[in-house]
Amino acid sequence: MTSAIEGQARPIRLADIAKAAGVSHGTASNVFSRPEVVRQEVRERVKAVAEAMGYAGPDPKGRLLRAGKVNAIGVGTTEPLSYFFEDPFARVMMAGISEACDATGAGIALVSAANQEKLAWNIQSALVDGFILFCIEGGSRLVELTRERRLPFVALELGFHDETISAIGVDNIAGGRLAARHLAELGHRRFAVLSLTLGEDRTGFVTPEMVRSAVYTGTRDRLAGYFEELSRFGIDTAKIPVYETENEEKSTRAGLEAIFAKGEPPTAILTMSDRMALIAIEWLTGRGVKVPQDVSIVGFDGVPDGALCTPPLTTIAQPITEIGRRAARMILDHDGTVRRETMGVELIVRASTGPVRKG
Amino acid sequence: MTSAIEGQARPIRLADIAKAAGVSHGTASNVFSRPEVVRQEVRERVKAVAEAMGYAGPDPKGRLLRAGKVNAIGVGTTEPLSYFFEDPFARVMMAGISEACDATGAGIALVSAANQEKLAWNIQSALVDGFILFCIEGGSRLVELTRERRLPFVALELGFHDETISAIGVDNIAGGRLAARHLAELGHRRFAVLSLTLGEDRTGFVTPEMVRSAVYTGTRDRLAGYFEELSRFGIDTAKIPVYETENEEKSTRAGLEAIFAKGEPPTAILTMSDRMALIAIEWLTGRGVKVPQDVSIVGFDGVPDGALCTPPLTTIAQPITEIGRRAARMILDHDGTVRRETMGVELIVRASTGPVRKG
DNA sequence: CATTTTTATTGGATCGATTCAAATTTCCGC
DNA sequence: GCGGAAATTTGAATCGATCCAATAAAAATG
Repeated sequence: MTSAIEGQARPIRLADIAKAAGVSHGTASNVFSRPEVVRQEVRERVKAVAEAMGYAGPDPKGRLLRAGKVNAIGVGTTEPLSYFFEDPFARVMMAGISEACDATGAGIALVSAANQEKLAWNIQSALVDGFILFCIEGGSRLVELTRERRLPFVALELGFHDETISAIGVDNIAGGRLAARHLAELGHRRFAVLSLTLGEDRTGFVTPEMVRSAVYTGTRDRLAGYFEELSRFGIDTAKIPVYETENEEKSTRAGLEAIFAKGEPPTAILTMSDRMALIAIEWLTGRGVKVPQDVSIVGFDGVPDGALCTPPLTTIAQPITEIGRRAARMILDHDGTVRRETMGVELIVRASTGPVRKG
Repeated sequence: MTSAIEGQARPIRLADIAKAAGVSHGTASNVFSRPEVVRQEVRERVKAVAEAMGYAGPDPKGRLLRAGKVNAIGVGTTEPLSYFFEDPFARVMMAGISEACDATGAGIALVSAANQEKLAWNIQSALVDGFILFCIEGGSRLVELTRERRLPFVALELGFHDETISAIGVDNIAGGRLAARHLAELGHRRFAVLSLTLGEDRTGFVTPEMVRSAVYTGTRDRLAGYFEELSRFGIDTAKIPVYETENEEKSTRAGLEAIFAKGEPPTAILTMSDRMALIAIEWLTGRGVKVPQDVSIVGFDGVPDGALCTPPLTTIAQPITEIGRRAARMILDHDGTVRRETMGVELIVRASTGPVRKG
């Protein structure tokens, strides 16, 4: 058997099989990809030769180039890869994307990189038919890099003034209003806001001008929603402390400390993510502050974890899975048009909010 | 500008740029992939032309074919894609894999399919340099399909007698023994086992012969570990009901019902996954049976959820993240050898086990 | 200024398949 | 046994890049 020796040397190509079986490459190719057009006798002979020579089947690398389509969608983020498996929001979103991909048989390629150079390279060399972008912080760079690939892509956030890119997001103003109204109706009058960032690389208390010139319009809109609704209840929104923070533990805690270091503590906190809300609950509980008896907290997102924590979280739920499904379908049935979809949100009342304490 | 019109018509290739800039395609290629060998003046001219024509950069599809390497590893399973984002065990494993991939800049492609035909196709056409296989049920088919691709791959389970395939798994016998000894030392004498399947497509009570002829050696070894240790305590293992079930809610519940329908109920249940253990706790609690006062439960896996549930789960922890890291590295630094690694496990005592109730 | 050395550029070969119009073979009916 | 339709097979072209030996141009050397 020479096959073993040759097999070691160099992978066998379709052309090798064709030659060995005495047929043209065209026929050899057909044996694998369109067997019905090949005469049975020939088909079996070629297959036997392939088997004997240890042929691994048509190499997708070659097929791909010819076909043009990869049949996979890339999901990009500037977070490390593990983000997709650890972050609750990302996981629910990915489940939605998975569903759409499963239905059409498309694959998923995860694209990410901590440092900027690798990110660029990873986006440039990803073998995909389109991208879905998780735009958290640093999103605009991700968008720019992806735009250069000239493949269809969808941003999972409407927080971009740029109307030329496809995006799916939620009605942030409505969400903000729902949250604020809920608390106001429970009698709360002293608020604080734990906000997501308004632009790149800054945390700390926010001034009204900063809000007006916000780069991330998603954050700005939620704030707008909060303020609009609270004004209706006669609350002076200018006095509400708004602390902008990253969506992680350290800076969220810093925000809480800053807020509670100020004069009169709030009886209700509006947070812009469930993650922050959960961190806040833990922080407060750890200091003996009771949620919701002393302080009510509303989250934003509606991740499953919110239902399981103690106390279960009142939150503004996004249709995360549905957003994922739609994003994937936008790429899979891409028709060249720019689409911007706004999804509705829903107030889910659980136990992290309650009536303001009398007296 | 004709570029807009042409851009619509057909994607621009490197060759188009070369012609337009009046250089050879070799030089044009160098401008993008090895800019340092091209004279600055030429480089800038070519780049300007590329920009003007709306060139998206070298297409990875073409590059790939030449380079041979994809720089991505495929992770395969017979579960739907959402498994990767929803199952706690898979998620921790993926975090480990992600870590290794992040470190080398490799990408991750998720490969799965509910039905067998699509699975075959997805594996055959996945653009990856190697595979990591989640071998739960139906694993052997997955392994066979992957073997045909003749790419390096690692099975995440040693539960295959086949010594010719690389695999990473845990010391199942030791794990079984740790779990059993812990319970026996707490005074338990009446046991039941919720087992993973011993072969394909069967659930229900298991006889000793079935254990001996088990296809899935992982399951068999855990059982062996249980029995070995319990025998040392003078327990008649032949009388212990062993119910084999899928690792999901419905059949696990069926197992519990069958076990508690039998004569004397157990005071301790050995389960082969945390998932099952969690389901068991919920099932028991729902029927007013207290864990661990009435029944003690030990899991297997050591997923994070186990620490968060009520009561927190006593379990045999696998080094899941480390297994993931190693598996990824096996593919990334593949040297053609078959590797089989066995990792140690650890007993983590939490609150789902307690001393047997007196009387 | 001729000659060697260094630096840039060229263009053909290659990666591994698929496609399709044209050529060939087989099959039928008469 | 022949003409024409139907079924197979062929082989060149293509997909979009990279690589590399050969060549040309520029710079350094004597």
